[in-house]
Amino acid sequence: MEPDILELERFLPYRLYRLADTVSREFSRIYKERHGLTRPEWRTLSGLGERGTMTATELGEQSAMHKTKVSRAVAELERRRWLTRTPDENDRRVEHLALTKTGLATYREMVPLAKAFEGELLARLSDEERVAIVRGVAALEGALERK
Amino acid sequence: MEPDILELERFLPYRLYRLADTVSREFSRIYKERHGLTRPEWRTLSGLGERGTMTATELGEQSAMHKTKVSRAVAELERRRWLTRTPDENDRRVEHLALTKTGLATYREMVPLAKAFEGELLARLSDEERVAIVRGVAALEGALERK
DNA sequence: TTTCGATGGTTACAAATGAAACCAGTTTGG
DNA sequence: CCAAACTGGTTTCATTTGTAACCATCGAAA
Repeated sequence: MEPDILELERFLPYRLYRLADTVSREFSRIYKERHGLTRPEWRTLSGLGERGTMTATELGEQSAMHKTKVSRAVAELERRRWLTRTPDENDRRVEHLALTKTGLATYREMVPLAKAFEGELLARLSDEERVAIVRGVAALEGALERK
Repeated sequence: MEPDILELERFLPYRLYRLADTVSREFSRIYKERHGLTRPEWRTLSGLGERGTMTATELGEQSAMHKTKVSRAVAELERRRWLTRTPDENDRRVEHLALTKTGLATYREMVPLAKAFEGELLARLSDEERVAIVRGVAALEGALERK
């Protein structure tokens, strides 16, 4: 364990990134192959499916996306007629976004697939390992938030 | 807990990605601000600093990068004269990469910063939480490998 | 009210990325 | 020996991304 050497394999930021990248890449096949969605588009669909109605800003907060990603994802889903925008009564800068029937149908089709994916991933771990990853992730999330 | 709803906040692929993204973004400030490096460039520097000499293919495996990323990162570090290529004796397709004195000096400068970053992140967790994240990440890595 | 700083959201531009084609050079099988 | 398949690595092209500038609109303060 040389002090002046960094072992990438043990370096947490690297391991986290590689892990997330691998998982996300595999999962993305589900929405990419089936519907040609990008990740921001999937998150938009997912966020609106879950919450019903949100503004672009709220969507960005809920799904950790930069406003430009949100803007472009929303534009594309609108083009597909999977969502609609309704202008806010009081503030004309704001639009309320909601899924259309078609968008909602797609969302409903994806949810079980997403859950199955997560389930199969976790199924490969032991009970203690499952507890560990969930606990550890939550702890890091907390640490970063209150930073 | 509606069965036909996916809660993004609890969905492991999303949480992992967001976590890795946040951590990686913060860490990247260290090498971006100091030396204007991209992530692939940083990983190349780090990989060669750790191992001494590698081919581009080995580097890609060690640091989980697509070959095009490796190619471009190597080209840039070579341009800065932080690494050199030595043609292989037996196989003329292969080049052995190694850091120059300057490259190595930069690497040595970065190592303590990287370790400090990781240390400060982990320091915000309790002992059990630290164990949990390390254990959980290792478990998921294993699960994905043997898939 | 007018002005000025924030805020919601879009757009323009440059840089980073991924897929696939590509160019050696190398190995294998006939 | 030679063609075909393969491998290490680079390049091209289209897509995605991030930053910053931008265009409304809004709210607060003068």
